[in-house]
Amino acid sequence: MEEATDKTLMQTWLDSLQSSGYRITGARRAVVEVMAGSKFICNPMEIYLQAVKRHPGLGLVTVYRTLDKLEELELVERVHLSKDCHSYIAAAEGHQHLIICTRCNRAEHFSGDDLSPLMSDLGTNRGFTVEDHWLQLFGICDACRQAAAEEGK
Amino acid sequence: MEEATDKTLMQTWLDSLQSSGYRITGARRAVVEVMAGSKFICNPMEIYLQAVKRHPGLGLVTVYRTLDKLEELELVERVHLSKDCHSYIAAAEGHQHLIICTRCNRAEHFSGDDLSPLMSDLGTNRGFTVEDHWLQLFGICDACRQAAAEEGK
DNA sequence: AATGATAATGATAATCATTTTCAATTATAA
DNA sequence: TTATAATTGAAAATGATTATCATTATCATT
Repeated sequence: MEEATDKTLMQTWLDSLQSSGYRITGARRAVVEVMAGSKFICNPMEIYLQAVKRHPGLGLVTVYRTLDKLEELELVERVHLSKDCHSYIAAAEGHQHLIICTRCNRAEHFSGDDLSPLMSDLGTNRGFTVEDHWLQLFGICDACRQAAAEEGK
Repeated sequence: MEEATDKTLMQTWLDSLQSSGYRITGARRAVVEVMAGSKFICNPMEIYLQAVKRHPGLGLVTVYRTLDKLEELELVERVHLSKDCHSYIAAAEGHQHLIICTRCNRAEHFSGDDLSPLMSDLGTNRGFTVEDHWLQLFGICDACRQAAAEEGK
């Protein structure tokens, strides 16, 4: 579940926080490092458990507060699952969709810009003026499929 | 926000509850009547406020419990919005998608069976085996568009 | 219609994730 | 280095949901 940290993305996020008037603190660094480096969706407690290793003394409350700011700056986005609706992932540029592995929670963005006309049509047929659409795919990622195949042998 | 009750659907739900071994009570009747008759997504408190008119003395707790059973029987389904993830709507037959009016919360189902191959492709391109997809459209319904046009005059 | 086993109810208390409060600490500009 | 204002973490508060439990109501059986 550990990921190599993407230094560049992390620095981008810190710059974004700073240029919005927020201060850079150890606590925020730790949360940013976890979120910018993760390919997996994670909830506040999971983020806290990762981040507190990097910044001992970190409080769960600060994780919530930092997530609020990162969400406000559109650096992270909330992910909705059928049960848990309080997980987060690094946001994508512009309007993208998510595909989520139901085994390991890995998530990847993909753009479906070509879907917009189709979505408009689907709405128009029902008398709706479509303003937005929300699409998520669920499945098994490569790594999990291979792991399952190994076990099956 | 009030709707004429669809007697037939309501009876279907009551039959379904009964044939699953659940008893038919006044409290359940009231919740079923509200949910089976509503074209709008609604959360437990909204359901309670409607249902308590039909069954005075109804407790909010019973609304939660009844919703659990209706969800278990796939008669209602949970609706996820960006903020509120605890609203419900009468379920559709089979795999369908929702289009939701962002003004009045009216929701309609539509089938997008023809979308499945597209979804699979989108996933395969990223090394995922797609098992399921979620699609929701957001927009303005006919009624709200006309109401807005009236006001604009 | 009456009975009785037991499912269901509603009031209350408990739980748990999230928010708020607040005094102490820390980042940043001057 | 200093001033100041944002940030922090601990603790308390909040609010939605769930569990408990004595009472009530349903419904198959009589």
